[in-house]
Amino acid sequence: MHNIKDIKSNLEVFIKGISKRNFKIDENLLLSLDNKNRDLIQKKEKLEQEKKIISKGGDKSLFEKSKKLSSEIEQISSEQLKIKNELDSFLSNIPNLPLDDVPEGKDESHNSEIEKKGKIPEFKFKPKSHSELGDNLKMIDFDLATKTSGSRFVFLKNNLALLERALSNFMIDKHTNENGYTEISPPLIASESTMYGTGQLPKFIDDQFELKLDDKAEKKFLIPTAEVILTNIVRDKILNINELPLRFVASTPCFRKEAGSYGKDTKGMIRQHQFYKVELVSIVEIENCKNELERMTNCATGILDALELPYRKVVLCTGDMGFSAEKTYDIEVWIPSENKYREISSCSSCGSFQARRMKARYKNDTKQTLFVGTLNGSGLAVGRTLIAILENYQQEDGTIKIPKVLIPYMKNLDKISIK
RNA sequence: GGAGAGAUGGCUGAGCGGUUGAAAGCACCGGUCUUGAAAACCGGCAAAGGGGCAACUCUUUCCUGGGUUCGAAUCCCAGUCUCUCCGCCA
Repeated sequence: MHNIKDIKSNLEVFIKGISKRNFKIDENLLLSLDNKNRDLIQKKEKLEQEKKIISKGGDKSLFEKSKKLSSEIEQISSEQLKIKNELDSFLSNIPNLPLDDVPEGKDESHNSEIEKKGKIPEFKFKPKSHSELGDNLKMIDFDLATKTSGSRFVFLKNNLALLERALSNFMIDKHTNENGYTEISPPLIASESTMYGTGQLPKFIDDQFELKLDDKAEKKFLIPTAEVILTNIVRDKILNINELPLRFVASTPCFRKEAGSYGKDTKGMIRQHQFYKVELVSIVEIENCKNELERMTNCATGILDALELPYRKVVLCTGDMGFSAEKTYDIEVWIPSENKYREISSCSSCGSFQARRMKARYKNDTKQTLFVGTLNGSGLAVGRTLIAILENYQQEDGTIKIPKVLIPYMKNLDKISIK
């Protein structure tokens, strides 16, 4: 969420910035809401002061007047609150401003590739898709998932279930041992205010699985990504500067409705309602966001390097970035059956955008209270990594070679084959 | 599920109708002392919002939302969360 003061102090730059994201605001409405708000605050405070003086003075003859003041204050307050809410909902629906070095563009076609790594495998045969491979191995079962749960779910069985678990473990070990992240096993259900903090709400409620509890209780949601929970660890906190940076990693299932993507990626397990993802979250001093984003992205690509999977790194253009992001790198892994790269990780710096929503702050050297910077990235999406391994490591006989680094995590198997 | 207890600043914790934005301790920061450090002593130390070029000043905030009162951290109601005991159960 943006700060109205910052917006006003440089309105033109702000409007230009968000217009890069194809976002327009009614600036007159915004300014008039702000004016009304401040006007009402001043009126209210004047009356409050008057009232305070009376009640401290103890002059009984003025008590009647004080009563009158109370009702006036109440009236102005409720009016002010209404305006304030309007203002807040206006502001909380505006996306983050892109950093200057983010390429401008409308959609994903304007993203720009900045690095390509790894050798694309050459097959002497026509490479099969992961679903075909898994089906042949009898280790992927979509029909069964349809029966038990519906579309966009999957059963992994046997050594592919093991592979999924191995991947999670391998990634977490690497991030904790080599990259300085602290492992977290978080709740998979988030409260409404938590979802608001990272920007999933109010705008993207349709993408979330909402849980039906008691009618009275606060709404709860299945997390769409561990980012939500991990980032909210610092909500409503004022951290000491020497506690930063904080780096968290968690492997969790993620739940997404994928509303609006009907008919897209319906085959295979590219796009599921539920999938495992190893998530990285960093909480840093605000001026360190840029460096941390590079660092985090390298942690993510480090996994692909270790797994010897070919990938490319892309910087998202202004039109393709997520709501809360100021800059995003996507990492795309090579998918042989589709003959193209597919997203396997997305690393974003959110600057202080989420921190303002969450009231996550720190005191710097000069005792100033500042909003922290938050970053999140997948390190990596486990389901898609599994797909990439199946397809890139497939052999002509339908077996799957296991990447060297994973063998210890796979009961020392060096390939997956029908028993 | 049954019975109790509680929620106060970065933390611990006092206050239970007015001079309390809130004692005290710890932590933290500055100073004195010291060759240096520690100890001791002195001083400082909440956040958000409004007004002001600024010095500064005003308002709000003691879990949340209502209520009583001229006045609420303190009383009443509802909710959320935490803890203890009993029951049940991965």
